[in-house]
Amino acid sequence: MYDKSIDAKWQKVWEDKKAFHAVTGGDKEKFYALIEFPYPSGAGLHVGHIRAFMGMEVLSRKKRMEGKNVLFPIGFDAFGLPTENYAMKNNIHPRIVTDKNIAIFTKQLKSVGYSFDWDRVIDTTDPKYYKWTQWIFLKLFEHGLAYKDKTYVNYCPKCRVILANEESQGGVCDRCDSEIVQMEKEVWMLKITDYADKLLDGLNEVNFPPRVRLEQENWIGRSYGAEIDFKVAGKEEKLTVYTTRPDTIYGVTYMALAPEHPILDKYKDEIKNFDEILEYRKAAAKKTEFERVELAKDKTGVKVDGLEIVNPVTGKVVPLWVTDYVMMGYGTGAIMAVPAHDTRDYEFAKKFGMDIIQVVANKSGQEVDLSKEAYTDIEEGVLINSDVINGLSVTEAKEKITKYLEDNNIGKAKKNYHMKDWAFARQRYWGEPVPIIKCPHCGLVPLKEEDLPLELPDVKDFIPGEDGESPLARVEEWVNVKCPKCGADAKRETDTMPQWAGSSWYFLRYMDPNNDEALASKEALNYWKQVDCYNGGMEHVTRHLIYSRFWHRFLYDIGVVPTAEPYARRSTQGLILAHDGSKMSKSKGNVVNPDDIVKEYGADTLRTYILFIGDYGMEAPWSETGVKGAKKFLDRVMRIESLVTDEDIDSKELDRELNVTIKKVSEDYEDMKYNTAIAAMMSYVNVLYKQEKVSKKYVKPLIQLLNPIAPHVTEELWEKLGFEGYLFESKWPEYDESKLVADEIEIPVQVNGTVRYRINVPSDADEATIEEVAKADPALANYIAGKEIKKVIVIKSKIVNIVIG
RNA sequence: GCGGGUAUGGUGGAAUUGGCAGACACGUCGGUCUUAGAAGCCGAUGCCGCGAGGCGUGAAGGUUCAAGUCCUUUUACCCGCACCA
Repeated sequence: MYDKSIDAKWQKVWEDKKAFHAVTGGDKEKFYALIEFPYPSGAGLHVGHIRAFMGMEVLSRKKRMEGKNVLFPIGFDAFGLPTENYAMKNNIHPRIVTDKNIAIFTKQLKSVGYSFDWDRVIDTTDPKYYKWTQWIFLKLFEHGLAYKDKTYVNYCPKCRVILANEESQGGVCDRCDSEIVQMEKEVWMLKITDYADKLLDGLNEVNFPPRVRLEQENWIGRSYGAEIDFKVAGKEEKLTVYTTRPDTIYGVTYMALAPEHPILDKYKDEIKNFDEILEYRKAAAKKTEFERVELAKDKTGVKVDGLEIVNPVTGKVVPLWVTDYVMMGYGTGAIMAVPAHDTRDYEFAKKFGMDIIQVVANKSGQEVDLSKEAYTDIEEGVLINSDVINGLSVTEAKEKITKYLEDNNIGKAKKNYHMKDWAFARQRYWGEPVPIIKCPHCGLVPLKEEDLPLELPDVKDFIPGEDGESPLARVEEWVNVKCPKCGADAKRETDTMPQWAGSSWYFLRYMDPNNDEALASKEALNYWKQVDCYNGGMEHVTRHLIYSRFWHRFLYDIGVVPTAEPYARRSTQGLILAHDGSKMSKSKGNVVNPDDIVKEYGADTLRTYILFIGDYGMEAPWSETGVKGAKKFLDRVMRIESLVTDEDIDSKELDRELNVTIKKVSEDYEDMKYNTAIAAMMSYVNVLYKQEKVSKKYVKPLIQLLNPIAPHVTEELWEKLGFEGYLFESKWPEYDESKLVADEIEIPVQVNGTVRYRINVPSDADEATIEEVAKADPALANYIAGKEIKKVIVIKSKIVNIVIG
């Protein structure tokens, strides 16, 4: 039986021996396995964490036994809103809340028996850590990648913070699901768009699952097109638009502006209906993102009375409209409308009675019926109604027109991205202070490196201000400083960094967690280089994963780190659902607490079950009976002891089964197919149980194979059977290729595709022999019944199919 | 709207390049042990059929000696993005 009291016994041994402590340097090959470090919330560890961490846990334990120098660290991503909100509600300082939660997480994680290196624990809220987060910020500032700008930002009224695009996906706040509103505010931004190409192209250098890669590609959203300058009729003023289809320029029948477009303000005196436009602008601003999309079906807009636009290619004058289906945040905030080939332009043109001119046709050059809908199948086709580019293919037309625009200085080829710059500011207390001083004479002045860390002031009142003002703004003795450049009275920046700051580089700090001279020593960075295997959730693909790749590539560009990409391989674990297939949630009360499972069934039961539950990357429902099944298996493993004999009994069957199992399990672990690895070990255990007595040599490798998943049980059994030393120090078993196949194998014989009987042949029998045996079998006569054999297909050591007719 | 994924027994899930569908486990049934129960151990278990046999991987077609796997069409659910110019 697996008695759960052995958990603590072995955990103490590992701790006392520092069994999993990684030392930088040495002759061994290094292996760096990383899990997304947890946010220490008051809710404690979740079964989802267990699954997320187990993948790398198994690989780490296996690699150590294979003789590698393994770095498998743990830490805490502890800045952030939930802690701060809890602190405010209960009037406790977030520092105290954080320390308490970290202590709880640590205890929980240790009770599961993870082989983390507990000497490298990091906490992003520790000034010794965030000194370097601030240092990286200063480097970004120095290189022009951190800037302050007044723009439209996403604001969550409930959390009272500005959110980055990545944190407000779907128009709702990541944290509280409230609808976000657009707000014009001056905030810190990081120029992640400068790295858009590098982030895209870097995906070719790494091994990421296809869906992870695809989501990042879509999020960055690179498109190729052209910027074209249209002239305002009768003026020198240019209106620049972005289009991916410059070839359709002959189909332009009107122009459209985002409501916030600055050209409107510039010519307000000449726009006769400027009041009406202001009204429309106000209405658009009031709509949430959600409403703006939902009401998309019904296009609205206002014609600009007083300005008209000239098509630079055709010279044709077209009207100018303002509409909220054009966004200020993408392209130039202005578009050339081609109703014939764009559904949005089509709807708008129909509603407001504008011309619709087809300019792309299928190969035959036929015009299509445009009375009902736009013709959007224009990836390929031939240009019509387009003067000099008539008859050209879409590709040729794009090239020719772009060249024309460039030659005549009225436009240029242009790449665009959907990704926006990263709004890098939180109007909250519990975050890294931005190390910048605002001087009335010198502007934004960075702190000197030797003045880092800039610590958070110890205050009692950290409730955020009403209109997007940080609580730090009220701490006068902290805010008011002298300018480091000119000595004048100045103020500190009072916004703090978003939660994603600390997690954007933490994997580097693990390499050298106590260094006060640098974020990590050159020696450590050059030794550990890159994370070999990084597991985490899909929800971070367009957040943390993209942010940290950006920071790492920046650090690479300025010579701080030795590799361009931080993670060589990425894997993702599937969600654990409640038993009924719904999502686990606090409000539904269907959350499984890992502590309960550990207490009732032991840590190894939890570990085994959570990996046996299904394909590691797929979601799977929790099942209490499944947990019991895992316990039953571990009990069976422990009871193997009663079968074991010191005698040396050879068994051809066991030789084969054992070697097949070693091969299967070793390979499955590498592919993160833990469920089938466990199934293979279960099968082997079933075979062992069929024996009267089993020699130790058939049990020892099994214990080793199972160790990464069930380390307590296997270490205990290892000791009971009297094997030398500690199991965690033993060498990973290898399989003998020659023992994988039996002398004789059974092959199914199909008649017309249906299996009818089986034959036994030597495992190395060739096709001709197999065919002969199959045909000679008396069972065949039943199926032939006067018909003749037309064909026989033999797949060596697999199958025979006899076609009759 | 666009992009991606999933669908296999009563249940969770296996299945390499197209080569025995249902490994492994849960559940159920039976046996054994026991005064009895629990646990353990052993066995059976896709569906229909007494049987021979037939049917069977969301649905409908197709390719092939052979299809869960490839092709075409289609349905349901899940995830991501979304007036992307």
